[in-house]
Amino acid sequence: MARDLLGKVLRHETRQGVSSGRIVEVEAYLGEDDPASHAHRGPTPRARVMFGDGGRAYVYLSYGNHHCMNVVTDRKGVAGAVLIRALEPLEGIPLMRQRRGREEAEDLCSGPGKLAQALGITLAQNELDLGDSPLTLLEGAPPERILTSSRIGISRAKERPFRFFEPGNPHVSHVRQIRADALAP
DNA sequence: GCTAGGATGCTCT
DNA sequence: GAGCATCCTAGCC
Repeated sequence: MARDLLGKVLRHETRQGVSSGRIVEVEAYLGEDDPASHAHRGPTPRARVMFGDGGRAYVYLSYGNHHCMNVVTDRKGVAGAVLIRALEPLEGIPLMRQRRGREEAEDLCSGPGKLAQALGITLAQNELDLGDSPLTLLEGAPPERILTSSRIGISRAKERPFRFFEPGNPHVSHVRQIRADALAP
């Protein structure tokens, strides 16, 4: 499902306006058997949404400063979510610049905390139904190629190849690490 | 160009 | 009370 999300469009309607972007980088987080997943300790209050219906948003606060947004997967009785790590900005770029306090297009949505800020996603959007709410997922142009790497910024289960991205897209985060992964055997 | 380190607050033990 | 699924800046080369 993480691969299938690449190319789709995440769109948020707020009072300030509409902003959207095409998904170019994701990471998969499994359930109780994935020590890097917030779901691995079971359905705690925070992780509860990952044990419910698929197609909803799981938003959490990271390092006290940044929000990160996931799409909950729909595997019967099994927790899981896909972290949206980077977008290619489409609609509402001036609004994104305003929210981010940055001008460069590559600095608007090239990381999970950045894109949440650019689209105005906060804990208020946690558990929203992505098919029927101001925060939606739409069809988009799928990537021609997909590369895989290990996940970024985690301390456990580092070796699992659960990160997927569109190679060459300038909005993908951690470009330096991508090169290193691409060279690895 | 790259690296190190601080900000910051929720979550779970 | 420890541990983060991060971002930004300053400082150095």
